[in-house]
Amino acid sequence: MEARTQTDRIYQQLLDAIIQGQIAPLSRLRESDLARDLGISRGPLREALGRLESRRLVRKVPHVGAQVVGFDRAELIELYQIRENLEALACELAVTRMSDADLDELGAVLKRHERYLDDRDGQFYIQQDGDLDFHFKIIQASGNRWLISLLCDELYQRVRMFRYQSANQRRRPRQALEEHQRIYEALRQRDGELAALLMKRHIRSARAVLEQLTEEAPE
Amino acid sequence: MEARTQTDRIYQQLLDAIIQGQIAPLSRLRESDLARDLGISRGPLREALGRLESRRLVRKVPHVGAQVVGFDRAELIELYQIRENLEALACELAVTRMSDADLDELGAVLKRHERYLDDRDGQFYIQQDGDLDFHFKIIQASGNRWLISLLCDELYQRVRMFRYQSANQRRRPRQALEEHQRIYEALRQRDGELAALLMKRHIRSARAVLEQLTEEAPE
DNA sequence: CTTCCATAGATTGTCTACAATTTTTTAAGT
DNA sequence: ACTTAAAAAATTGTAGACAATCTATGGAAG
Repeated sequence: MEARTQTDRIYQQLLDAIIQGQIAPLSRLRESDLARDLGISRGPLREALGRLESRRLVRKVPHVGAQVVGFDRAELIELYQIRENLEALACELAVTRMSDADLDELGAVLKRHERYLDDRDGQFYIQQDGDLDFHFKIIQASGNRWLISLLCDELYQRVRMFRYQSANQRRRPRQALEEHQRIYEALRQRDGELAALLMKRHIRSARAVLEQLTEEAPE
Repeated sequence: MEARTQTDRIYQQLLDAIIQGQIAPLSRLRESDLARDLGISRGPLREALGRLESRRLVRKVPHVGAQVVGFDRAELIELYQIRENLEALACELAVTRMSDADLDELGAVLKRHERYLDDRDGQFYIQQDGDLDFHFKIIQASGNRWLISLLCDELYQRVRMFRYQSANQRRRPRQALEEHQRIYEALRQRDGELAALLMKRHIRSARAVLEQLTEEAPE
Protein backbone atom coordinates (compact mmCIF):
# COMPACT_ATOMS: atom_id res chain seq x y z
CA MET A 1 0.00 0.00 0.00
CA GLU A 2 1.16 3.51 -0.68
CA ALA A 3 2.74 5.45 2.12
CA ARG A 4 1.73 8.66 0.42
CA THR A 5 -1.50 10.43 1.02
CA GLN A 6 -4.34 10.94 -1.41
CA THR A 7 -3.58 14.62 -1.62
CA ASP A 8 -0.06 13.84 -2.78
CA ARG A 9 -1.19 11.36 -5.40
CA ILE A 10 -3.86 13.63 -6.78
CA TYR A 11 -1.57 16.61 -6.75
CA GLN A 12 1.04 14.79 -8.78
CA GLN A 13 -1.59 13.42 -11.13
CA LEU A 14 -3.15 16.81 -11.78
CA LEU A 15 0.27 18.41 -12.06
CA ASP A 16 1.29 16.04 -14.82
CA ALA A 17 -2.01 16.36 -16.59
CA ILE A 18 -1.81 20.13 -16.56
CA ILE A 19 1.81 20.32 -17.60
CA GLN A 20 1.29 17.93 -20.47
CA GLY A 21 -1.82 19.74 -21.56
CA GLN A 22 -4.20 16.86 -21.01
CA ILE A 23 -6.13 19.35 -18.98
CA ALA A 24 -6.22 22.36 -21.24
CA PRO A 25 -5.19 25.83 -20.12
CA LEU A 26 -8.07 27.91 -18.81
CA SER A 27 -10.07 24.78 -18.09
CA ARG A 28 -12.48 25.18 -15.27
CA LEU A 29 -11.88 22.63 -12.52
CA ARG A 30 -15.15 21.67 -10.88
CA GLU A 31 -14.50 19.98 -7.58
CA SER A 32 -17.41 17.56 -7.51
CA ASP A 33 -16.84 16.32 -11.04
CA LEU A 34 -13.11 16.03 -10.62
CA ALA A 35 -13.41 14.23 -7.32
CA ARG A 36 -15.82 11.74 -8.85
CA ASP A 37 -13.56 11.18 -11.86
CA LEU A 38 -10.52 10.69 -9.66
CA GLY A 39 -12.39 8.44 -7.28
CA ILE A 40 -11.81 10.46 -4.13
CA SER A 41 -13.72 12.91 -2.02
CA ARG A 42 -13.52 16.68 -2.23
CA GLY A 43 -11.39 17.13 0.85
CA PRO A 44 -8.05 15.87 -0.45
CA LEU A 45 -8.88 17.27 -3.87
CA ARG A 46 -9.26 20.75 -2.46
CA GLU A 47 -5.91 20.44 -0.72
CA ALA A 48 -4.31 19.33 -3.95
CA LEU A 49 -5.87 22.27 -5.77
CA GLY A 50 -4.58 24.57 -3.09
CA ARG A 51 -1.10 23.26 -3.62
CA LEU A 52 -1.44 23.75 -7.35
CA GLU A 53 -2.51 27.30 -6.68
CA SER A 54 0.59 27.89 -4.58
CA ARG A 55 2.67 26.63 -7.49
CA ARG A 56 0.81 29.02 -9.77
CA LEU A 57 -0.55 26.39 -12.10
CA VAL A 58 -4.12 27.03 -11.05
CA ARG A 59 -5.95 30.19 -10.13
CA LYS A 60 -8.69 30.12 -7.54
CA VAL A 61 -11.35 32.71 -6.87
CA PRO A 62 -13.29 32.36 -3.62
CA HIS A 63 -16.78 31.00 -4.11
CA VAL A 64 -16.27 30.86 -7.83
CA GLY A 65 -13.79 28.14 -8.53
CA ALA A 66 -10.45 27.09 -9.92
CA GLN A 67 -9.12 27.16 -13.42
CA VAL A 68 -5.87 26.20 -15.06
CA VAL A 69 -3.68 29.17 -15.81
CA GLY A 70 -3.39 30.27 -19.41
CA PHE A 71 -0.43 31.01 -21.57
CA ASP A 72 0.89 34.45 -20.81
CA ARG A 73 3.81 35.51 -22.92
CA ALA A 74 4.77 38.47 -20.75
CA GLU A 75 4.72 36.38 -17.63
CA LEU A 76 6.97 33.76 -19.17
CA ILE A 77 9.48 36.38 -20.18
CA GLU A 78 9.47 37.62 -16.61
CA LEU A 79 10.08 34.07 -15.49
CA TYR A 80 13.05 33.71 -17.79
CA GLN A 81 14.54 36.90 -16.44
CA ILE A 82 14.56 35.31 -13.04
CA ARG A 83 15.95 32.05 -14.29
CA GLU A 84 18.82 33.94 -15.86
CA ASN A 85 19.93 35.23 -12.54
CA LEU A 86 19.19 32.28 -10.34
CA GLU A 87 20.79 29.72 -12.61
CA ALA A 88 23.83 31.90 -12.96
CA LEU A 89 24.02 31.87 -9.18
CA ALA A 90 23.61 28.11 -9.25
CA CYS A 91 26.67 27.87 -11.47
CA GLU A 92 28.78 29.95 -9.15
CA LEU A 93 27.78 27.87 -6.18
CA ALA A 94 28.03 24.56 -7.97
CA VAL A 95 31.60 25.18 -8.95
CA THR A 96 32.69 25.12 -5.34
CA ARG A 97 30.75 22.00 -4.49
CA MET A 98 30.80 19.66 -7.43
CA SER A 99 33.00 16.64 -7.06
CA ASP A 100 34.77 15.14 -10.04
CA ALA A 101 32.18 12.39 -9.99
CA ASP A 102 29.41 14.99 -10.24
CA LEU A 103 31.13 16.54 -13.21
CA ASP A 104 31.44 13.16 -14.84
CA GLU A 105 27.72 12.64 -14.44
CA LEU A 106 27.04 16.00 -15.96
CA GLY A 107 29.29 15.15 -18.86
CA ALA A 108 27.42 11.90 -19.34
CA VAL A 109 24.17 13.83 -19.67
CA LEU A 110 25.68 15.87 -22.46
CA LYS A 111 27.02 12.78 -24.18
CA ARG A 112 23.55 11.32 -24.12
CA HIS A 113 22.06 14.44 -25.61
CA GLU A 114 24.66 14.43 -28.32
CA ARG A 115 23.76 10.90 -29.29
CA TYR A 116 20.09 11.80 -29.46
CA LEU A 117 20.90 14.64 -31.76
CA ASP A 118 22.97 12.44 -34.04
CA ASP A 119 20.26 9.80 -34.20
CA ARG A 120 17.06 11.71 -34.73
CA ASP A 121 18.91 14.46 -36.43
CA GLY A 122 17.51 17.70 -35.11
CA GLN A 123 14.02 16.71 -34.02
CA PHE A 124 14.36 15.62 -30.45
CA TYR A 125 11.22 15.55 -28.47
CA ILE A 126 12.59 13.32 -25.77
CA GLN A 127 15.35 15.78 -25.19
CA GLN A 128 12.60 18.23 -24.30
CA ASP A 129 12.77 17.18 -20.72
CA GLY A 130 16.24 15.83 -21.12
CA ASP A 131 17.42 19.37 -21.58
CA LEU A 132 16.24 20.05 -18.09
CA ASP A 133 18.41 17.28 -16.71
CA PHE A 134 21.45 19.39 -17.41
CA HIS A 135 20.05 22.41 -15.68
CA PHE A 136 18.70 20.37 -12.78
CA LYS A 137 22.02 18.69 -12.10
CA ILE A 138 23.73 22.04 -11.77
CA ILE A 139 21.00 23.45 -9.61
CA GLN A 140 21.11 20.44 -7.33
CA ALA A 141 24.85 20.76 -7.09
CA SER A 142 24.53 24.32 -5.87
CA GLY A 143 23.57 22.96 -2.47
CA ASN A 144 21.36 25.98 -1.84
CA ARG A 145 18.07 24.53 -0.68
CA TRP A 146 16.01 27.60 -1.47
CA LEU A 147 17.47 27.76 -4.92
CA ILE A 148 16.79 24.10 -5.51
CA SER A 149 13.20 24.16 -4.45
CA LEU A 150 12.45 27.48 -6.11
CA LEU A 151 13.83 26.47 -9.47
CA CYS A 152 13.03 22.77 -9.57
CA ASP A 153 9.74 22.68 -7.70
CA GLU A 154 8.18 25.95 -8.70
CA LEU A 155 9.53 27.85 -11.64
CA TYR A 156 10.33 24.90 -13.82
CA GLN A 157 6.83 23.49 -13.75
CA ARG A 158 5.78 26.55 -15.66
CA VAL A 159 8.60 26.22 -18.14
CA ARG A 160 7.74 22.61 -18.81
CA MET A 161 4.09 23.46 -19.22
CA PHE A 162 4.96 26.06 -21.79
CA ARG A 163 7.19 23.70 -23.72
CA TYR A 164 4.64 20.96 -23.91
CA GLN A 165 1.82 23.20 -24.94
CA SER A 166 3.42 25.37 -27.49
CA ALA A 167 5.06 22.33 -29.00
CA ASN A 168 7.85 24.80 -28.96
CA GLN A 169 10.82 22.63 -29.62
CA ARG A 170 13.94 24.62 -29.43
CA ARG A 171 14.75 25.89 -32.83
CA ARG A 172 18.41 25.25 -32.57
CA PRO A 173 18.99 22.20 -30.42
CA ARG A 174 22.50 21.93 -31.73
CA GLN A 175 23.29 25.40 -30.57
CA ALA A 176 21.72 24.74 -27.20
CA LEU A 177 23.90 21.68 -26.81
CA GLU A 178 27.00 23.63 -27.67
CA GLU A 179 26.11 26.22 -25.10
CA HIS A 180 25.65 23.47 -22.55
CA GLN A 181 29.03 22.07 -23.45
CA ARG A 182 30.70 25.40 -22.96
CA ILE A 183 29.10 25.78 -19.56
CA TYR A 184 30.25 22.31 -18.70
CA GLU A 185 33.78 23.14 -19.71
CA ALA A 186 33.79 26.23 -17.53
CA LEU A 187 32.61 24.17 -14.59
CA ARG A 188 35.30 21.62 -15.29
CA GLN A 189 37.89 24.32 -15.07
CA ARG A 190 36.35 25.56 -11.86
CA ASP A 191 35.67 28.91 -13.40
CA GLY A 192 32.41 29.83 -11.72
CA GLU A 193 32.35 33.34 -13.02
CA LEU A 194 32.57 32.19 -16.60
CA ALA A 195 30.05 29.41 -16.10
CA ALA A 196 27.62 31.92 -14.64
CA LEU A 197 28.11 34.28 -17.53
CA LEU A 198 27.58 31.55 -20.09
CA MET A 199 24.49 30.27 -18.31
CA LYS A 200 23.06 33.75 -18.26
CA ARG A 201 23.63 34.08 -21.98
CA HIS A 202 22.24 30.65 -22.62
CA ILE A 203 18.95 31.41 -20.93
CA ARG A 204 18.82 34.87 -22.38
CA SER A 205 19.01 33.46 -25.87
CA ALA A 206 16.14 31.13 -25.02
CA ARG A 207 14.24 34.16 -23.87
CA ALA A 208 14.99 35.95 -27.09
CA VAL A 209 13.45 33.09 -29.04
CA LEU A 210 10.46 33.31 -26.77
CA GLU A 211 10.13 37.01 -27.37
CA GLN A 212 10.13 36.57 -31.12
CA LEU A 213 7.88 33.57 -31.05
CA THR A 214 4.56 35.17 -30.35
CA GLU A 215 5.59 38.61 -31.31
CA GLU A 216 2.98 41.12 -30.41
CA ALA A 217 2.57 44.76 -31.24
CA PRO A 218 4.45 47.03 -28.86
CA GLU A 219 1.98 48.81 -26.66
CA MET B 1 -19.48 40.29 6.83
CA GLU B 2 -16.10 39.31 5.52
CA ALA B 3 -15.78 38.47 1.87
CA ARG B 4 -12.74 36.37 2.64
CA THR B 5 -12.87 32.73 3.47
CA GLN B 6 -12.03 31.10 6.77
CA THR B 7 -8.91 29.59 5.29
CA ASP B 8 -7.66 33.04 4.35
CA ARG B 9 -8.33 34.50 7.78
CA ILE B 10 -6.74 31.63 9.62
CA TYR B 11 -3.78 31.57 7.30
CA GLN B 12 -3.08 35.24 7.90
CA GLN B 13 -3.61 34.83 11.60
CA LEU B 14 -1.22 31.91 11.89
CA LEU B 15 1.26 33.61 9.59
CA ASP B 16 1.45 36.66 11.82
CA ALA B 17 1.62 34.58 14.97
CA ILE B 18 4.47 32.51 13.60
CA ILE B 19 6.42 35.42 12.21
CA GLN B 20 6.14 37.37 15.43
CA GLY B 21 7.10 34.35 17.46
CA GLN B 22 3.84 34.09 19.37
CA ILE B 23 3.87 30.54 18.17
CA ALA B 24 7.39 29.44 18.92
CA PRO B 25 9.65 27.80 16.36
CA LEU B 26 9.49 24.01 16.37
CA SER B 27 6.07 24.13 18.01
CA ARG B 28 3.92 21.19 17.19
CA LEU B 29 0.63 22.23 15.62
CA ARG B 30 -2.12 19.81 16.59
CA GLU B 31 -5.08 20.23 14.32
CA SER B 32 -7.89 19.48 16.75
CA ASP B 33 -6.56 21.78 19.46
CA LEU B 34 -5.75 24.59 17.07
CA ALA B 35 -9.12 24.34 15.38
CA ARG B 36 -10.87 24.52 18.73
CA ASP B 37 -8.79 27.50 19.84
CA LEU B 38 -9.42 29.33 16.60
CA GLY B 39 -13.10 28.49 16.64
CA ILE B 40 -13.25 26.70 13.32
CA SER B 41 -13.26 23.14 12.09
CA ARG B 42 -10.29 21.17 10.89
CA GLY B 43 -11.07 21.49 7.20
CA PRO B 44 -10.15 25.12 6.62
CA LEU B 45 -7.37 24.82 9.18
CA ARG B 46 -5.76 22.04 7.21
CA GLU B 47 -5.89 24.14 4.07
CA ALA B 48 -4.30 27.04 5.92
CA LEU B 49 -1.57 24.75 7.22
CA GLY B 50 -1.00 23.48 3.71
CA ARG B 51 -0.51 27.02 2.52
CA LEU B 52 1.92 27.68 5.33
CA GLU B 53 3.80 24.59 4.30
CA SER B 54 4.04 25.87 0.74
CA ARG B 55 5.49 29.09 2.12
CA ARG B 56 7.97 27.03 4.12
CA LEU B 57 6.94 28.32 7.51
CA VAL B 58 5.62 24.96 8.56
CA ARG B 59 6.81 21.44 7.92
CA LYS B 60 4.34 18.61 7.61
CA VAL B 61 4.97 14.91 7.82
CA PRO B 62 2.20 12.61 6.64
CA HIS B 63 0.31 10.96 9.50
CA VAL B 64 2.54 12.64 12.00
CA GLY B 65 1.76 16.31 11.98
CA ALA B 66 2.91 19.83 11.39
CA GLN B 67 5.44 21.93 13.21
CA VAL B 68 6.75 25.44 12.86
CA VAL B 69 10.13 25.56 11.18
CA GLY B 70 13.12 26.31 13.33
CA PHE B 71 15.89 28.79 12.98
CA ASP B 72 18.43 27.50 10.53
CA ARG B 73 21.43 29.73 10.05
CA ALA B 74 22.66 28.00 6.93
CA GLU B 75 19.26 28.19 5.31
CA LEU B 76 19.00 31.90 6.00
CA ILE B 77 22.36 32.51 4.44
CA GLU B 78 21.19 30.62 1.39
CA LEU B 79 18.12 32.82 1.33
CA TYR B 80 20.19 35.96 1.44
CA GLN B 81 22.26 34.74 -1.48
CA ILE B 82 19.11 34.59 -3.50
CA ARG B 83 17.90 37.96 -2.33
CA GLU B 84 21.18 39.45 -3.44
CA ASN B 85 20.58 38.45 -6.98
CA LEU B 86 16.86 38.94 -7.24
CA GLU B 87 16.83 42.36 -5.66
CA ALA B 88 19.67 43.44 -7.87
CA LEU B 89 17.52 42.37 -10.79
CA ALA B 90 14.65 44.32 -9.28
CA CYS B 91 16.79 47.44 -9.34
CA GLU B 92 17.70 47.02 -12.97
CA LEU B 93 14.08 46.55 -13.93
CA ALA B 94 12.76 49.28 -11.68
CA VAL B 95 15.02 51.86 -13.25
CA THR B 96 13.24 51.55 -16.54
CA ARG B 97 9.77 51.68 -15.05
CA MET B 98 9.79 54.07 -12.12
CA SER B 99 8.10 57.36 -12.67
CA ASP B 100 9.33 60.52 -11.02
CA ALA B 101 6.39 60.21 -8.66
CA ASP B 102 7.51 56.71 -7.71
CA LEU B 103 10.97 58.00 -6.99
CA ASP B 104 9.53 60.77 -4.85
CA GLU B 105 7.66 58.20 -2.81
CA LEU B 106 10.80 56.18 -2.36
CA GLY B 107 12.62 59.31 -1.26
CA ALA B 108 9.87 59.97 1.25
CA VAL B 109 10.39 56.54 2.77
CA LEU B 110 14.03 57.34 3.31
CA LYS B 111 13.22 60.72 4.81
CA ARG B 112 10.93 58.99 7.25
CA HIS B 113 13.60 56.53 8.23
CA GLU B 114 16.05 59.33 8.74
CA ARG B 115 13.70 61.06 11.12
CA TYR B 116 13.23 57.87 13.09
CA LEU B 117 16.95 57.56 13.43
CA ASP B 118 17.36 61.12 14.61
CA ASP B 119 14.59 60.75 17.17
CA ARG B 120 15.22 57.42 18.83
CA ASP B 121 18.88 57.66 18.15
CA GLY B 122 20.02 54.28 16.97
CA GLN B 123 17.45 51.94 18.51
CA PHE B 124 14.67 51.71 16.01
CA TYR B 125 12.38 48.80 16.35
CA ILE B 126 9.66 50.28 14.24
CA GLN B 127 12.08 50.63 11.41
CA GLN B 128 12.43 46.87 11.60
CA ASP B 129 9.63 46.44 9.15
CA GLY B 130 10.04 49.96 7.85
CA ASP B 131 13.29 48.86 6.35
CA LEU B 132 11.36 46.48 4.21
CA ASP B 133 9.25 49.29 2.80
CA PHE B 134 12.25 50.52 0.89
CA HIS B 135 12.98 47.13 -0.57
CA PHE B 136 9.33 46.41 -1.29
CA LYS B 137 8.83 49.63 -3.18
CA ILE B 138 11.68 48.83 -5.52
CA ILE B 139 10.53 45.27 -6.00
CA GLN B 140 7.02 46.40 -6.79
CA ALA B 141 8.37 48.90 -9.25
CA SER B 142 10.16 46.15 -11.13
CA GLY B 143 6.86 45.16 -12.65
CA ASN B 144 7.98 41.54 -12.80
CA ARG B 145 5.12 39.59 -11.28
CA TRP B 146 7.17 36.51 -10.48
CA LEU B 147 9.77 38.60 -8.81
CA ILE B 148 7.19 40.46 -6.80
CA SER B 149 5.41 37.42 -5.51
CA LEU B 150 8.57 35.44 -4.91
CA LEU B 151 10.25 38.14 -2.88
CA CYS B 152 7.31 39.77 -1.16
CA ASP B 153 5.04 36.80 -0.61
CA GLU B 154 7.49 34.02 -0.02
CA LEU B 155 11.07 34.82 0.79
CA TYR B 156 10.46 37.85 2.92
CA GLN B 157 8.19 36.07 5.36
CA ARG B 158 11.20 34.10 6.40
CA VAL B 159 13.37 37.19 6.71
CA ARG B 160 10.80 38.89 8.90
CA MET B 161 10.45 35.80 11.06
CA PHE B 162 14.15 35.74 11.62
CA ARG B 163 14.29 39.42 12.54
CA TYR B 164 11.51 39.19 15.05
CA GLN B 165 12.81 36.11 16.73
CA SER B 166 16.46 36.83 16.99
CA ALA B 167 15.63 40.34 18.15
CA ASN B 168 18.36 40.94 15.70
CA GLN B 169 18.17 44.63 15.14
CA ARG B 170 20.56 45.71 12.52
CA ARG B 171 23.76 46.64 14.20
CA ARG B 172 24.40 49.64 12.06
CA PRO B 173 21.10 51.22 11.11
CA ARG B 174 22.85 54.38 10.13
CA GLN B 175 25.00 52.53 7.67
CA ALA B 176 22.02 50.70 6.29
CA LEU B 177 20.26 53.98 5.73
CA GLU B 178 23.26 55.40 3.92
CA GLU B 179 23.35 52.37 1.67
CA HIS B 180 19.68 52.85 0.94
CA GLN B 181 20.31 56.46 0.09
CA ARG B 182 23.05 55.58 -2.32
CA ILE B 183 20.82 53.07 -4.05
CA TYR B 184 18.12 55.69 -4.23
CA GLU B 185 20.53 58.14 -5.82
CA ALA B 186 21.53 55.62 -8.44
CA LEU B 187 17.90 55.02 -9.29
CA ARG B 188 17.34 58.76 -9.50
CA GLN B 189 20.08 59.00 -12.05
CA ARG B 190 18.59 56.08 -13.94
CA ASP B 191 21.74 54.09 -13.47
CA GLY B 192 20.33 50.61 -13.13
CA GLU B 193 23.67 48.89 -13.25
CA LEU B 194 24.98 50.89 -10.35
CA ALA B 195 21.80 50.53 -8.35
CA ALA B 196 21.96 46.76 -8.84
CA LEU B 197 25.56 46.66 -7.72
CA LEU B 198 24.87 48.70 -4.63
CA MET B 199 21.84 46.60 -3.74
CA LYS B 200 23.89 43.46 -4.06
CA ARG B 201 26.49 44.88 -1.73
CA HIS B 202 23.87 46.10 0.67
CA ILE B 203 22.32 42.68 1.08
CA ARG B 204 25.68 41.00 1.12
CA SER B 205 26.74 43.11 4.07
CA ALA B 206 23.56 42.09 5.86
CA ARG B 207 24.48 38.52 5.11
CA ALA B 208 27.95 39.04 6.50
CA VAL B 209 26.46 40.22 9.77
CA LEU B 210 24.29 37.16 9.75
CA GLU B 211 27.24 34.92 9.20
CA GLN B 212 29.12 36.37 12.13
CA LEU B 213 26.10 36.47 14.38
CA THR B 214 25.74 32.83 15.28
CA GLU B 215 29.18 31.86 14.27
CA GLU B 216 29.65 28.15 14.32
CA ALA B 217 32.69 25.97 14.02
CA PRO B 218 33.66 25.30 10.42
CA GLU B 219 32.89 21.71 9.64
C1' DC C 1 -36.56 45.74 -27.00
C1' DT C 2 -33.81 46.54 -23.03
C1' DT C 3 -33.01 46.73 -18.11
C1' DC C 4 -33.75 45.37 -13.64
C1' DC C 5 -34.93 42.24 -10.03
C1' DA C 6 -36.24 37.89 -8.05
C1' DT C 7 -36.01 33.13 -7.95
C1' DA C 8 -33.90 28.58 -8.95
C1' DG C 9 -29.90 26.01 -9.87
C1' DA C 10 -25.18 24.95 -9.45
C1' DT C 11 -20.84 25.27 -7.04
C1' DT C 12 -17.86 26.25 -3.42
C1' DG C 13 -17.02 26.62 1.77
C1' DT C 14 -17.59 24.43 6.19
C1' DC C 15 -18.78 21.10 9.65
C1' DT C 16 -19.25 16.49 11.78
C1' DA C 17 -18.29 11.71 11.84
C1' DC C 18 -15.55 7.82 10.62
C1' DA C 19 -11.24 5.27 8.98
C1' DA C 20 -6.27 4.71 8.81
C1' DT C 21 -1.92 5.50 10.82
C1' DT C 22 1.29 6.65 14.24
C1' DT C 23 2.74 7.16 18.97
C1' DT C 24 2.45 5.89 23.63
C1' DT C 25 1.50 2.75 27.16
C1' DT C 26 1.57 -1.65 29.18
C1' DA C 27 2.91 -6.13 29.96
C1' DA C 28 5.43 -10.25 29.09
C1' DG C 29 9.69 -12.67 28.22
C1' DT C 30 14.67 -13.09 28.49
C1' DA D 1 16.80 -4.31 34.36
C1' DC D 2 16.29 -4.35 29.41
C1' DT D 3 14.24 -5.60 25.10
C1' DT D 4 10.22 -6.96 22.47
C1' DA D 5 5.54 -7.12 21.33
C1' DA D 6 0.85 -6.20 21.70
C1' DA D 7 -2.95 -3.20 22.89
C1' DA D 8 -4.71 1.42 23.79
C1' DA D 9 -4.75 6.29 23.01
C1' DA D 10 -4.02 10.13 20.30
C1' DT D 11 -3.70 12.27 15.89
C1' DT D 12 -4.02 12.74 11.10
C1' DG D 13 -6.49 11.44 6.61
C1' DT D 14 -10.92 10.85 4.23
C1' DA D 15 -15.75 10.81 3.33
C1' DG D 16 -20.31 12.58 3.11
C1' DA D 17 -23.88 16.05 4.45
C1' DC D 18 -25.18 20.77 5.17
C1' DA D 19 -24.67 25.94 4.70
C1' DA D 20 -23.21 30.01 2.21
C1' DT D 21 -22.34 32.16 -2.02
C1' DC D 22 -22.32 32.94 -6.82
C1' DT D 23 -24.39 32.43 -11.55
C1' DA D 24 -27.94 31.84 -14.73
C1' DT D 25 -32.70 31.81 -15.93
C1' DG D 26 -37.11 33.97 -16.38
C1' DG D 27 -40.43 37.46 -15.83
C1' DA D 28 -42.03 42.18 -15.02
C1' DA D 29 -41.47 47.12 -15.57
C1' DG D 30 -39.92 50.98 -18.24
